[in-house]
Parts: sequence; C-alpha cells; structure tokens
Amino acid sequence: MTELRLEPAQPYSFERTTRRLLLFEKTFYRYRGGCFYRTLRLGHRPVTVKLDWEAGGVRVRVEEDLSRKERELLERLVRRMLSLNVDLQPFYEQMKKEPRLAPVIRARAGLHFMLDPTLYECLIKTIVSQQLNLSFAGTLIRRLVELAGETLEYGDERLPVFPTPEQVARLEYTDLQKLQFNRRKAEYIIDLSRMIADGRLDLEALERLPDEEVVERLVALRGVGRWTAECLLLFGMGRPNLLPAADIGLRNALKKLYGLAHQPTEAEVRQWGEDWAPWRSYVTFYLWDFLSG
DNA sequence: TGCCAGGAATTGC
DNA sequence: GCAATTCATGGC
Repeated sequence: MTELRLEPAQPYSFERTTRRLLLFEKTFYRYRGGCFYRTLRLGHRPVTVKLDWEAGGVRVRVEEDLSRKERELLERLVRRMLSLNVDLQPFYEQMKKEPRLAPVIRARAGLHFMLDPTLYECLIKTIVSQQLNLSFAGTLIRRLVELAGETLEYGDERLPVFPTPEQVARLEYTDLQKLQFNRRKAEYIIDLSRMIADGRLDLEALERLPDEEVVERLVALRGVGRWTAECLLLFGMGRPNLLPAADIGLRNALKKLYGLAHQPTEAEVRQWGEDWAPWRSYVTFYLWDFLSG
C-alpha cells in the first residue's frame, strides 16, 4: 500500500476539476464513495490509482508497494494530470476586465485542467472524437480499449488499461472497422501507433518545443489537423494559450454566452481571443465547462 | 425524419 | 487553390 498527499496551488477546486470525468471519461474513471479511480502505467507496470480530496489536498492511493522511483513517477504524473502546480490567480485577475466572461469564470473558481496521463492516450482519444458526438466517440474508445488493451482486476471489477502503441500497432484496419470505426479513422489510429512503436514518431519529444512548432509537426501527420494538434497541446500538455477557434463546442458556448443569433465563425473567435492571451486555453476550457452545464 | 456531432482527407472544378 | 463530398452512427 502506497499513499501520497499532494498540495495544490490555490485556488483549487477538486470537485469542479473532476466533474468532467463523470460526464465524459466514464470508461477510464470510476467513481465510488467519493473517490475516483483508474489505471495508470508506472513505467510498464499498470496499477489502479485512487484519488480523493482530503483536508485541502489530493490523496493518492495504490494497493501495491511501490519503489521509490515509482512513487516519484506517480507523484509527477498525478501533479501533471490534475494541474496541481498551476497558479490561476493571474488568469482571474486578467478576466475581471472581460464583462461577459467574468461571471462564467467566477462561478468556476478553482477549476483546473484534467489532463490525460500520456500524449499517446490523448492523441488517440482526440482522433476518435473527430467529428463525432462525444457519446458515440466514448463508445468507440471503450471498444478500442477492450479489443487492444489489458484489464486489471480490482475488487469485483475489471478496469481497462489504456493500450500501448505496440498493442494497437498489432491490430489490422478491419479489426477497427468491425467496431464501427470508419476506414480512414482506423488507418490514422493504427498507422500512428505503428510509427510510435517503431520509433519513427516520438510524441514526448514535442514537450520541449514551443506551441507553434508542435502544431507544425503534428499537422504533418496523416489524421492530425489543426484542431487535433491544439487539443493535444491543451489536454495532453496543459499548454495555457491555445485557442481551438474552429471547435464547434467553443463556438456554441460563445453563441450562448453572447446571445448571438448565428454560430460565430472561426475568424470571429480568433479575433475575440486576442484579448485572452496568454490564457486562451483556460478561457476555452471554462467555456466548454459552461456549455456542458 | 434529417441534421448535426469538441474534423480531416480526398475529390472535383 | 478552394469548395464540396465522404466517412459511420448515435442522439435529438
């Protein structure tokens, strides 16, 4: 048994930050008795990690005894996934000047990004989500994971472990077509997984590059357009200043908030977004949260 | 029913 | 070059 206690930068709301897990991440995150849990790989070893909020900090528990190295890995991973080191105070100060956004943001004080544990997981989930409603996308992701990944016994449940690129690389396109992926999407997912498994593509190396260069390298890959690249920067890396201006959810949220008769164009969103730098990802994220309730 | 989903590649002009 | 079409299917 291993237990960590991690203190976040203030303000931090665990409840607001984890809310999206209940709405959109039901395949990986289970919620029982006030506690979230999912599987994560520490190196190559998958373990079940439990997360809850206790006395002003995040409590992280794993059944197994972990080595010192694994504990450090776990702490780094959870800190990154829950954005525990991000100070939102400057964002809140800046947004006081935005009359229409300010109330939306104030009502969500302490809401932070909830990142995917790996860039690979984020990439695959984002590609599957292209153009599909979130509910169907969630179904496809669950089917992919059940086909390619292993599971972990936990109590009377079997928890899915997100597959490695190597596991997905072994599939054939028709395996995914049988799961109701369209042919092209099956190709994107398997081809990218093979590139990573073969060492032709190193996603982790992108962490060291500035936003625009990451976008440039990602959009060169078949199946990755600007929207997908920006989502990866946002949900995979937690970069603060991305504006997926073409995103249908963001545009619908602005339509709702601004009381527009029509859906704003990508150009209009980019125009308004200039005032939000260097916090454009957070405005996007708060507007997505606004749209979903 | 028909149209839209937190798009991207391909085709057609 | 850029607009139109294609993709699979669930949800409203």
